[in-house]
Amino acid sequence: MHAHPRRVRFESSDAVAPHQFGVLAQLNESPRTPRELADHERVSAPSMTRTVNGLVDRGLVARTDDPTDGRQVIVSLTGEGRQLLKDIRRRRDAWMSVRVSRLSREEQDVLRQAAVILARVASE
Amino acid sequence: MHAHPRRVRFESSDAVAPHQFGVLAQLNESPRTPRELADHERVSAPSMTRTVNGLVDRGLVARTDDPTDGRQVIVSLTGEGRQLLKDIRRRRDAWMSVRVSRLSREEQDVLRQAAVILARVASE
DNA sequence: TATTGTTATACTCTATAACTATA
DNA sequence: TATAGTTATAGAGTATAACAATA
Repeated sequence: MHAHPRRVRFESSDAVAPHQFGVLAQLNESPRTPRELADHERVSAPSMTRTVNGLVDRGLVARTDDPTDGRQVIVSLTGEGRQLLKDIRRRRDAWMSVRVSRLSREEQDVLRQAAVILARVASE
Repeated sequence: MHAHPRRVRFESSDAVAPHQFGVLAQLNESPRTPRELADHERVSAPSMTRTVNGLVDRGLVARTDDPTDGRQVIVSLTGEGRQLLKDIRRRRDAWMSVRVSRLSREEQDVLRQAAVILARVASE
């Protein structure tokens, strides 16, 4: 509480479970209500309450009251949560980059084209 | 217990969880010990005990004693388990076939090539 | 002693039902 | 009444530790 705030992040575990990562990624787009988070992740409201609680306890997200509707709360990323998401993505990208970089240019093109096709199929 | 045995299968739920499907698929290759199943699925031995119990309860697999090593047991598919696995795969293939069949010949080629590349990357 | 498998126990994520507060 | 969120409770998956039986 008195010195190197970055040490805290680097010393703590960066691990987040898949369902937590999904919430962080959503909140990186914009703040959301628990209802919106639950619908997007296709889990029940109580499950999302639990997930959000865990992220709040870790200081990665924060709850604030909706100023216009007293029933709702707004969940948003903290600076720490945003930084953690960024770190995780950087690490994942690095992991994949190494493997893709070993492929030939033609192979990389095939993967790029396949990604486009699969994205279209998945959205049907 | 007196007539249409197939009715039983068609009336019962075909749903199997992913970790159960993995075990059925392994056993379709050949019978295995719980130890082998656990190692392959990368779960602990007690978890595999539980999974096998569930499959035994549903009549999809059976335990038999190893004749040469009294410590080991052998888990194998029942006829019902083999048939269920076959049905699930047929349904999955049908689902994917419909989507792939809507693609052009070129797009299908791209996916085939990508699958080969990704399989190689994944096995590195 | 080492190995195989199970039982005991606990933690996490999931769900549905019931409850509170607000619209 | 309907909606948003939480709490209560239970089910299914995971794990580690401890145990029994056998090699």
